[in-house]
Amino acid sequence: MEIPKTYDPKQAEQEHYARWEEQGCFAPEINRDAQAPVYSIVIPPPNVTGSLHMGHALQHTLMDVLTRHKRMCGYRTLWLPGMDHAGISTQLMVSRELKKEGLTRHDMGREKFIERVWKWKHESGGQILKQMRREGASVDWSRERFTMDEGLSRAVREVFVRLYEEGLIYRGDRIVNWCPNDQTVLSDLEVEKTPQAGKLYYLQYPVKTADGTERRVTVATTRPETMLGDTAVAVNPDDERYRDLAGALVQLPLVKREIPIIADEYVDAEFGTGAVKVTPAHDPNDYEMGVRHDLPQVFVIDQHARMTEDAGADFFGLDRYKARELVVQKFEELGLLEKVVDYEFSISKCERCKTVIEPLISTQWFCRMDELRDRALKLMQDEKKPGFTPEVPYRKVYTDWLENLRDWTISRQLWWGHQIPAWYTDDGRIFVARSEEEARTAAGTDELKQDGDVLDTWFSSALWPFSTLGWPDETEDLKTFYPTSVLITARDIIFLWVSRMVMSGLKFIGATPFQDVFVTGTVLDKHGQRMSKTKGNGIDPLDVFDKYGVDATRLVLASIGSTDTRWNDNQVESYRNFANKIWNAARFCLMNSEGASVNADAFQNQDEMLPLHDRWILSRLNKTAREVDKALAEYQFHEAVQTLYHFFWDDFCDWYIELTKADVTAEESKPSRDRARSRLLTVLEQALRLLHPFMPYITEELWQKLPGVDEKLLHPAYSEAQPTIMLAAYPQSDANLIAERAESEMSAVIELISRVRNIRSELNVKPGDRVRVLIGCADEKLREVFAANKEQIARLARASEININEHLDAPRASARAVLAGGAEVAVPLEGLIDFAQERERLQREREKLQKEAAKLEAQLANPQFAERAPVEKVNETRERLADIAQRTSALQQMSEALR
RNA sequence: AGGCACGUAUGUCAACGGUAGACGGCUUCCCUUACAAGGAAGAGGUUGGGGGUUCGAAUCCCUCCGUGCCUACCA
Repeated sequence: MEIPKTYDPKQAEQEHYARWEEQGCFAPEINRDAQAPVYSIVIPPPNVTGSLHMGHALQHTLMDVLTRHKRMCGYRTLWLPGMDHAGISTQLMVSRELKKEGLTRHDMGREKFIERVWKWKHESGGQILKQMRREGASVDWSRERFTMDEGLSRAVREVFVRLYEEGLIYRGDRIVNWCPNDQTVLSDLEVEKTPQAGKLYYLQYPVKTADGTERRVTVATTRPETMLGDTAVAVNPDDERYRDLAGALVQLPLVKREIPIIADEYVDAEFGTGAVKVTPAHDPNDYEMGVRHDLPQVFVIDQHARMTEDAGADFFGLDRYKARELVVQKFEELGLLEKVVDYEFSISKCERCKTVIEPLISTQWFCRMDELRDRALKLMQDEKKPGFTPEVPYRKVYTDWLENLRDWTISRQLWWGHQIPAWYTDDGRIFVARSEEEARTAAGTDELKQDGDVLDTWFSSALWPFSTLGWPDETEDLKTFYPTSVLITARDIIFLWVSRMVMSGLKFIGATPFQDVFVTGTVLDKHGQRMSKTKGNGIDPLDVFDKYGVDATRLVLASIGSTDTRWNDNQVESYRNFANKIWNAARFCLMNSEGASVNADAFQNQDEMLPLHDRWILSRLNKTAREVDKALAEYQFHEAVQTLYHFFWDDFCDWYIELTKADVTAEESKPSRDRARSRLLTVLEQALRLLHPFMPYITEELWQKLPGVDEKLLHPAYSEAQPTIMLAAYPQSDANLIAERAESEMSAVIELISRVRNIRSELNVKPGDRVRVLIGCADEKLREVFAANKEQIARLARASEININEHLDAPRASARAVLAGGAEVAVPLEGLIDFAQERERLQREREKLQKEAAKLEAQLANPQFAERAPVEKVNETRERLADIAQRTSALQQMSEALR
């Protein structure tokens, strides 16, 4: 079999995915075990407008690792893909296209515009789904969903109607965040605050005093133009300076209106002048104050952020910023502008288009959150669900936010989205219904007009874990896969999405939508900056795939897990090298596979005991399986990757292959050779399975090449499927094969070889030169171990002969070393030894040991250590000290032998 | 303004109260017949500073310095 020397990821990434998909490997139906446990994940639906970025790649990798792992463990596994209709983004995207054609959506009309959006979606939406295939994501495409699908839309209407009927959804006038550019309301979560250098204007309002004396009250504001809509001036009730003014009136300049001075706790006496202008129609806090004091609302700014007629003839039609200049100018002319100071404050902008938000009062639909919130909080309190990883800080972040939750503005003045299922009669009655027909019946008339607004995109996202499974119908899928096992997501949507899914899941299904929530870290650029389109510092996962391969990239992403990490190509390179190592290890096994095959019995049917290296690798393999299982159960992806990396590279490649090489590469076909070959192949095959969830492509590519792989290796749940590693049984740790004794014996052999190599390297012995190795060892068992592995030790240490005795008996001109446990080793090197130098080398080693011994002695000398530390710890310390003492004295003797 | 994290080898990160490690980089030697994307050996850390709790602290507490993030907003 001819296999190239270097692994070419592109070639392996070409065919397997399509084959897996065709054979239905991703769908839960592939599992024929009716009793199989269930594992399910719904993808956080990416925006239909989006394309793949590192954050997605990170999430998808983690979801795929978990899904593939559970699938190989025999679970009925579903990872459900899909997309979000992304109301504002998508509407903006299509509007921009129209603009190029000189059109606006209003020119087209609602129906035509929506048709156009669907057309755009079919033609160029969902790039990200194609890219996901490249990632190797094992999602069930047969269950792909879109939030605007008919089924999901039905769920949205159902939820809306039920919440409305219970009085949790209501329509009302409130102050909201208005985007003058997108012409829609936004929730608090869709608004971003950015710091801004601005000005604070001090305006004077004349007070109408009883005795006619002149007095002014100064208010400070960042938005002078809103003064045209002032309906009060507020002061703190405890503020001595204004005590006598409570209840007085002020004459609002520029506007012929008298407004009261009111007292309200909200006002901070320390800030500015301690007096605040109150504009209930254009500021959220003022709005609240207005409600408390029953103040009139004067609307002076309209939906396009221009001044209204009520702002007065001088201002009518002016842009808000123009109006600001003019107000300031007029105050100055009137001598009422006290001062203007530089002032830095935060300004609210539309998350999408970055336009400055205008708080406006308008009629919107709202959802009361108290009841929904309380259920979610109770679930967390009683059952600690969902379980967050990392628990700190996310559990607290989640509960704190829920505790301070306010009503949710759910309507949006957009066309693209779920139109609100509310119909109006000409005389102003409202009918909320699941369909227009239902509304007509209820209204007793056909003359109905549907509410023109759509729902916040997150309204449908909140239903995702059950709407995708067929709710409100009681489908088989819903029964089987809800609640899902885990949600993997980025931290910025814990509020927008995670909490809302929990609330709606509890309300409508009566169970948490997911058992666990894993919150990923953020992939930063090399300067620690967030990757973003505007900064242009993003790294395209597809470029990384092209350069280093998907599997290597997945290992890096899995290692990132929940930590914020600066992206570094070096890491990918290192895992690319690992992939190449796997490739070449397999290549070696295959080049020496004649007469052998992967065979579950390769290590069995032996009358005599297995050789040490075989018992050792089985032990290592089973420990690795155990540790990987544990790490994945705890979402410690990094841990799992490290464990696999070191098992494969250190244990399997560096030692097992080398230890078996002589047997495996024997020219002549004989049972011992073929047995060794089969064992090697069998261990490799198990290792590939362990690696598969992390590195799906290379493992499949190699697995298919191994002799003896067939349907027998598949997990019983998939016995009827075509052989593929992704349906092979994930190796389960067998406690009987974990052999601590074999591991410690092997450690001694490895240490011996390493010490000899160390001596060779430090004394510049040529790699080709053979040396004699003399061993002195008082421990009979250990002598037997060395003796049994003599040939391998000789080969790996490049020794011409190995002499093992109870006591070390070496020529004076030898380099020496002491092993853990007290065995001594000497390498006679006549002519190469500088005695003084050699003594120094031993001396250095002794100093190192003594330093450590001093620490341990101090510890033991402390009576409280023996008293309070656990017994095992104390014993362990004693043993370590004894070992060091033994080695130190051996080194001492060695030094003396050199005199 | 409050809240929460983080600071470990030159870089990116582990270590979760019990001997501070990995990968990359660096130095020396080797193209040894799976792999130079490799092999062997090595250098490099008073865990940001200071204090405390503990038999024992990178880990827990306090404080200072530095860096991020989140929430709320002060007109």
